[in-house]
Amino acid sequence: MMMKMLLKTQTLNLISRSHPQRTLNVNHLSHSFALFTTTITGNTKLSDSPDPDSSESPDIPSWVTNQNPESKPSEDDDFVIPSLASWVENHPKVKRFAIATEKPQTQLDIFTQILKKPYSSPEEVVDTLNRSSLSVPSVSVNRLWKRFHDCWISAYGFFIWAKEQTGYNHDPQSYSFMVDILGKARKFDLMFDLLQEMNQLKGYINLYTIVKVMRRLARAGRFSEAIEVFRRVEEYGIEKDIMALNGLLDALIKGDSVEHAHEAFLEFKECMPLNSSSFNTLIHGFCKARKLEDARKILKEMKEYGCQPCVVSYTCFIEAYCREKDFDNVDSVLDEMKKKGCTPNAVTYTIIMHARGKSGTIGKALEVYEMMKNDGCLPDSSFCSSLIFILSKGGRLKDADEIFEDMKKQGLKPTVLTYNTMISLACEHSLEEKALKLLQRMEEDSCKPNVYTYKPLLRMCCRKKRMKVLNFLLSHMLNNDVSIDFSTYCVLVRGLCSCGKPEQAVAFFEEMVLKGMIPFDSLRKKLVETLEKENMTEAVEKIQRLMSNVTAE
DNA sequence: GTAGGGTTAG
Repeated sequence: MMMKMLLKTQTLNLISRSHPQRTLNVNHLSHSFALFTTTITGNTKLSDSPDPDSSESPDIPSWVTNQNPESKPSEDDDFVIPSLASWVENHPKVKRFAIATEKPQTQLDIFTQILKKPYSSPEEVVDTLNRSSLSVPSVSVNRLWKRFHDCWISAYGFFIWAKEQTGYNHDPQSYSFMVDILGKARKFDLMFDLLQEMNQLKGYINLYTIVKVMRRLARAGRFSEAIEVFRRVEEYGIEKDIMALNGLLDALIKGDSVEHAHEAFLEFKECMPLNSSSFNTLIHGFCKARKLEDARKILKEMKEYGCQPCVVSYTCFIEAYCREKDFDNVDSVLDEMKKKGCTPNAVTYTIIMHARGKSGTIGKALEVYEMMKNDGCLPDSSFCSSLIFILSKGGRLKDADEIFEDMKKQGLKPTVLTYNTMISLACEHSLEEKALKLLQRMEEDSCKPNVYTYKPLLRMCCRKKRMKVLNFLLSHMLNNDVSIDFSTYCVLVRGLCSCGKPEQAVAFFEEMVLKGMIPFDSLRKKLVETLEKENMTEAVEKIQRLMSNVTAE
């Protein structure tokens, strides 16, 4: 009862203190405070409530509520839910995707089909392309880099082949993409060769290229080499300035070595004037590594140097305390900030609200939102995504939906993170129609999906045995230049094993191995067990051959 | 790209 009263008061406060413009309308969010109180008592059920728009969208099936009990899973489970299958088939967008995958029509499709095949070396790709009598596609090269960013053999083979074609030269952006692809695949010798080649072309290397190189090296744990690139940065025609140093520090910290970042800082700090980013980057690094004493030392040094600590500096400390669930110290930092006239911003509040929500106290999380409004700080899209996430994790799907719908009204554009949050939550609760409609809205909003958009959808399709939708999603991914990553392959292989599609599971497993990914042993076991159960001896042998090649390398 | 991203089902 006490809790109810508290929440009631809190909700009313949230409503009365809301900003007139661009703030979330919490009143609208919950219709009334009733929702907040009913959820706390557990009376609000998660349900795929009838969508108010559904009557206006005849092309969206009512297959959640309108399932035909007689439509038992057939041999071809593409038609488990006939209305869904027909929606997917007849949807104009799906038709377009289907055409794109069945009959290659554009140059991009033709190249994609060729490059998708497994190759053992870039030379093999070059040979294949040489025999094809194709010419370099005029406009889609950038999309090819995106599609094959984690498939260095295909990308590099195409790169070499295209370079050899008369009348074609790669632009600096293509070189930069290729450098990054090689770095990601840890083909550092090739990456450095290409960097040399760019250097000879004059004007092809910019700071962005160098930062990418340092970042890839640092990610691979090659910290000294990353520092060496910075040391010799002028040989690449790049100024050894504070921008470059900050890039190095950030790369080393993203590669999880604040120690190397600190070493580099000590080595180069006398060579150029520092700025607050240099200090903040180091503070962040030490906070991330849970070395708060070191972070405090940098803060002190920052002041002595004449740089005023700012909202970013303090937010790093707040994040560190949030990670420890030390909310007393979070409050102390907030007080200190306010005393110094440094106003917390949406990032600061997002971090605190998220941490409060994750530690299971939604009431406290909403108090943060209230505090934020009192301080005159406006929520942004990332803040809303976090709020949606926190509310949904607490079982308040309807409130989360309201926040999502309110964003646009408040002039906030949902980002890919917002959509991913919404889609993944819909998928978790098996709200299939809702999840697919969100994907559709994303397209209408021109919001580019990423691999995290598709992963929960694909998982849900496997769980619910929606093969037609699965294929639709795979085409959709391809069309949006989103390639399947390691963990998504795992989801697909595991999911397809579980839903009685061993052939497809084998195909994806093979594809991931040929892309150079090394699957977990548990995944291989699951696949082999499934195949043995189905007496698919040849497939088992194929998997074993595939894996013996991997371990032999 | 100075700080906010909620992986992997069983």
